[in-house]
Amino acid sequence: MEPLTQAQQELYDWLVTYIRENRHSPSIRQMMREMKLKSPAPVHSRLEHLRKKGYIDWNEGQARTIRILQETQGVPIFGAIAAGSMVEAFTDSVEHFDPNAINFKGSDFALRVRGDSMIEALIDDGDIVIMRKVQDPKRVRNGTIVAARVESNTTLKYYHFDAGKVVLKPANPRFEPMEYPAEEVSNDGELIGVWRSRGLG
Amino acid sequence: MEPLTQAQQELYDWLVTYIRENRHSPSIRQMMREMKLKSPAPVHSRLEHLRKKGYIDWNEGQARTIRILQETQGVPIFGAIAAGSMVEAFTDSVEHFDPNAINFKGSDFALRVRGDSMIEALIDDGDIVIMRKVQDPKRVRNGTIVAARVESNTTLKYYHFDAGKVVLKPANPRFEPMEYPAEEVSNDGELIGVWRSRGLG
DNA sequence: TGTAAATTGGTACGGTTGTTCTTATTAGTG
DNA sequence: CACTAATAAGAACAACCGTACCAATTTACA
Repeated sequence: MEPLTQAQQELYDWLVTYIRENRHSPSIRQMMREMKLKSPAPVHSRLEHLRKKGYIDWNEGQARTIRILQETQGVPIFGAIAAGSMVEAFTDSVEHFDPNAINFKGSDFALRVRGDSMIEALIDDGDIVIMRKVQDPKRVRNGTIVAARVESNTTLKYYHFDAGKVVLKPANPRFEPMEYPAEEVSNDGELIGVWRSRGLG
Repeated sequence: MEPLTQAQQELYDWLVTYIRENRHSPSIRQMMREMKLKSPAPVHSRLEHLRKKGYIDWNEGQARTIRILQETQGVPIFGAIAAGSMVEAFTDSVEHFDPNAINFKGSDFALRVRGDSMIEALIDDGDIVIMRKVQDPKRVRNGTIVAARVESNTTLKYYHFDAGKVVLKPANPRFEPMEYPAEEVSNDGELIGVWRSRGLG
């Protein structure tokens, strides 16, 4: 993707945010005020450049029809990063992490985690876990992380089933596994994703 | 939700589809043609009813700013879940985890993690870390997780700065902290989010 | 340092667009 | 059937808005 000048980048960034927040494009004079310009011409000029470089498009002559192209409204993945030793570098070719393209089903749901009993499964207090509803509780494999309900209390644990008994196992040595007759435990969902945010909404 | 008349429903259905496909609202005269009407007035009337009943809203006087309300993108958050002991249950009231609404800046980027040197920071091999470009490297606080570059090799580590030296500290006892003169290290970004997917795209 | 590209301000034109008003017709409801 | 709400057509207004043109200035870059 062709790089942007500072002025173009400034407009583009604001545009992406505005459209995401307002669900419609601003008008050129709105952008003019926002960029602290005194004429619509420079905005139009920036927009032409953004279009020529493939960042946006709009319906000629129609008000507020700017679209952000790059259908991935997500975040570019620059490559792999070493968390072991220093071996890998940024690459140019760009994969994309697109939060919007994640294949959530309509019945998926999320829970905010309280407590640290799953800390060794790398799930922290405050994380949001994405759960998928379990169709057939009998087909949940042992070792899966599930939202298990016992008497209307729900908890996030490793799931183990054996001989009519269900063991709910925390990932923290400070907590003990708990064992129940299978009929007392219902699986509300199994874990399909974890989102942790630091300094974001 | 208050029911719609046939004419209102017809317009609403078309509107939802159009906005989803075109990423912007149509103009009233567009809707007029589509509804095979010969005046903008009846469209305006239908829109007023749709707004009164809570289906849509728009910015008065501004072109093409109609928003579809009550469409829930993303995944509902049913409440908090205990990862400690079993205390909290599902709630009815629904917060929303909307991956699309996360406030990414245009300059944010992502990296796929290789290796487990950050395992104790709950960042696993294969995770995707979302990074935000560092404006002023001097204002990065010690203890922040950063993507640090040393001689075109990039690595994910805790950042510590003291007396002209930068210490890059892994979160894994099997690895040793590394120390460099500050001028040899550049901060490509600091961590703002982590996404881990299990059995998803 | 010199040249092209980008940015900016100013102004203006004309189509687009939301809105309003009036009047007439149709649909919904008891 | 009677009455109200909704729908429709037509016309018109004023603000909104994309676009174009010109000249001046700044920035990018070789």
